[in-house]
Amino acid sequence: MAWTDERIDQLKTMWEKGMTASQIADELGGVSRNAVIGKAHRLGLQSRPSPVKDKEGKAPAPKKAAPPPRRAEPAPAPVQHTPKPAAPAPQAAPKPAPAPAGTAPLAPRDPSEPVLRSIGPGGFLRQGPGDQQAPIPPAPPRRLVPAKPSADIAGKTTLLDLNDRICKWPLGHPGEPDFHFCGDPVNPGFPYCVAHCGHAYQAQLPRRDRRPPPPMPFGGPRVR
DNA sequence: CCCTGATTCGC
DNA sequence: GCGAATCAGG
Repeated sequence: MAWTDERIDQLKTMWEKGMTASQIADELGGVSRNAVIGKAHRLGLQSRPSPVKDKEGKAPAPKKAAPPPRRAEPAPAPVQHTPKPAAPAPQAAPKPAPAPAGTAPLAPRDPSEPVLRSIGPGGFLRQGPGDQQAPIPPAPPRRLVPAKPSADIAGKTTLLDLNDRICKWPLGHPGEPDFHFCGDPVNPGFPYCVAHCGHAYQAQLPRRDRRPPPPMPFGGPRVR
């Protein structure tokens, strides 16, 4: 079975809908679950909750050691028949002594220990598992006030002032503090005022009368 | 064992 | 580019 545009589309839709690869393969027919997964990845679809792969930043408690190469790899250096080293080191990190009987079963957290918690969208702290009350937002709410425009462009036509009735001819260069736009009333039907239309639109001359273009002002367009 | 998705790699 | 084989967690 070939991956026609139509079948690819079905795959995308079903995948994004949350169907499992098996279901999709079943629905499409003629392909295996693996084929569906392989295709999905090749299409760039990806990162659906996988049972085996979504761990990151969690307590690294590897049950098994580092994953060995699955395919035959160059064999490790031949092991000499040396005497086996001693048994692995004992306790790497001794646990703190258990709380003495009588203290609260739910031991309060050591304040000196930094608390790791995730940051939600917008920078808000997320509720931790043991938290009894909502964490305090990082910054107290304040009224948001528009930033004061730079004095350099006071009274000038900025990007935000542009509309279809004023001349959009740029004066200065983007990024410069006094960059602004002409702002005069437009020549009706054009984006510029009459004067700047004269710059923007030139009569088409007969080919033989064309002059080579004059050098650009200020040494030409800026290159960063 | 079943399921899942991820990954590798010969074709 | 394709997908079987394989891995690894639930």
